[in-house]
Amino acid sequence: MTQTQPVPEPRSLNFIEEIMEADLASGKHQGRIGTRFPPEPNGYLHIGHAKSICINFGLAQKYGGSTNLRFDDTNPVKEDVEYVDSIREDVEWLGFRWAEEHYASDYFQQLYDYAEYLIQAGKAYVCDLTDEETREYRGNFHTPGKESPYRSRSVGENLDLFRRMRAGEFPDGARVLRAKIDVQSPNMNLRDPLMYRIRRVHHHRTGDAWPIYPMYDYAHGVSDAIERITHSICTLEFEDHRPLYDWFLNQDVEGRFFTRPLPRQIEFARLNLTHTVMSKRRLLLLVQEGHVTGWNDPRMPTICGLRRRGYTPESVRAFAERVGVAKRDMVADVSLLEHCIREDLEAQAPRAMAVLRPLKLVITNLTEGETHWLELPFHPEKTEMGTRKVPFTREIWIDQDDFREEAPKKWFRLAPGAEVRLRGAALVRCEGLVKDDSGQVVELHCTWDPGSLGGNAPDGRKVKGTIHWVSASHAVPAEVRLYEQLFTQEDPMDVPEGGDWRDFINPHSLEALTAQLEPSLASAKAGDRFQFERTGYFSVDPDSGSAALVFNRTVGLKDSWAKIESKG
RNA sequence: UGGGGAGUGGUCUAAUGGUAGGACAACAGAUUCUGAUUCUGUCAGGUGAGGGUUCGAUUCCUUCCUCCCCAACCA
Repeated sequence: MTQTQPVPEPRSLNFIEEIMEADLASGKHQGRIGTRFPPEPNGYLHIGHAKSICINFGLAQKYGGSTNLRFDDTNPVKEDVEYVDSIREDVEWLGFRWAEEHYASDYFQQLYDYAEYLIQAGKAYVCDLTDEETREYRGNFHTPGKESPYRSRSVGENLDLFRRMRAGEFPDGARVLRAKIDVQSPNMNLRDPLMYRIRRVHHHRTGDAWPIYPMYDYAHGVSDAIERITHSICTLEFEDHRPLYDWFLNQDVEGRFFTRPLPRQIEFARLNLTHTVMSKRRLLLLVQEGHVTGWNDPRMPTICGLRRRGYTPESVRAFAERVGVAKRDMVADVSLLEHCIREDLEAQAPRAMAVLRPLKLVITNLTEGETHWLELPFHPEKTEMGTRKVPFTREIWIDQDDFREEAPKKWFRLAPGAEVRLRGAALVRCEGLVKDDSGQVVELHCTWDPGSLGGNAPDGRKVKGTIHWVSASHAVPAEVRLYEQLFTQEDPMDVPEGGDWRDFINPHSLEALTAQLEPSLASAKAGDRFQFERTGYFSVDPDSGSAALVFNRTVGLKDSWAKIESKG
């Protein structure tokens, strides 16, 4: 027999890989690839950043290069150390290690020196216009800008003024340093952009050493060049900043500041996800207005939220890989993310039984006090994962969802007169039920077939349904949090006139239940992941104490019965 | 109305002048001690529209249309 070898079709290259491979082939950077992930420490990372992280680190890894983590901390009024720790943690959790950790603030002196150089070259000037005046002079899409009256200051005066700005002689906002490019440019970014502003605020790294702070467009490219980044990957909205990125670096005509070849900025489409919002501002509003419990609420698309929800780093990386890299605006379907975590957990997660909405079931012909200890596998296919002991007794809990007093058609589960298998245990038939005063079914009376202990009938008869259960006397109560999409609408930003995106917040995005768990789960630790058979994947919330276990539902199992039923 | 980008099934993404392919979703069936998983099959786009070049166009040219980004001393 000849084995047909599955030919692994190599994935075609995305446009960034094509650029990198071309550069590698031409020897542009002596065959070196250097990228960086440049978060501003002013918020928590979300899954959109995860995509960027995977691209930057993943590509460098693929081509034997390295990636730096660089905090873009040029605006101390918005930034805080609180965020740098969480950012580090999130990148590491995703499974990436940076070659070097830097801060744009590490380069403040070099940035300053280069700025003086630009002034001396007549490429930058100190401008005294107020911010409103500056805006006015800049013009708009329809009208070209006007030159600032300060544009023609002498080099000597500019240098003197800039040094005094640096010395802290002027109040906040009194003057700025501007690049002298072209106030009439159709590209607004080139209309003499600001390089420095005066801000006498404490910086989380440099303290009070600097009363002036560089702007992003100036600092970013220079930082890249200093670190000898080869490919500076960012999102689409920076596309028309690229001429400016190049301009700043190209002014080093004598090559005194930067090693050539200079880094190249490449833009890709940021990730959007259905049923959620992604902007820092809106995420912050969700937190501030109490729609969620915090940045790491399991419903948030933040990395810490996904982590707490029970997502694995592998699944997030797989997702980033599958959504691809391109330049068209895109909105990925959450179902793809869910597919990725199910795929990972299906293979990894040990199985256990947990009854989410308990309904008492009494096996009338099973002797009270009689306990059958069953040994059930942690994984149906992976025997190497071992087994756990599960007690089977007269009184058990089953899920309310698994009983119907009046069985609809195609109902495989329990109903009066129906026989089902208790997973891993035995066959039981429903012989009677007990209702409370309101008519609610509160207890089921069943008989079991003792010959079916272990799960199969001695006469080989088949039952269509298998349900999960937990011995009542051994059950461990726990809080279980069921999550749904945070927004009911695919695109929460698609609001009708007079509406608000918050109108689409799903009122049922969190449902907390007291569940009954099989005893093997009692020793579960924060972060442990399980498949609760027939219901979904769950992980232990860090809120869990030894006294009270808390589980988060990461994602439900696919539910084809729900589909059948919803179709009638 | 200036400038910069982008248009391929419901959603992502390939095909770089030669049969429009894959993933997710959806649908149908088989297997199953999880209505899960797995497996099989189906579905659906003639590539935003028109024109042109070509034996042949998603790919080249052209006109048009639609969508996104830019007028912070934010990044």
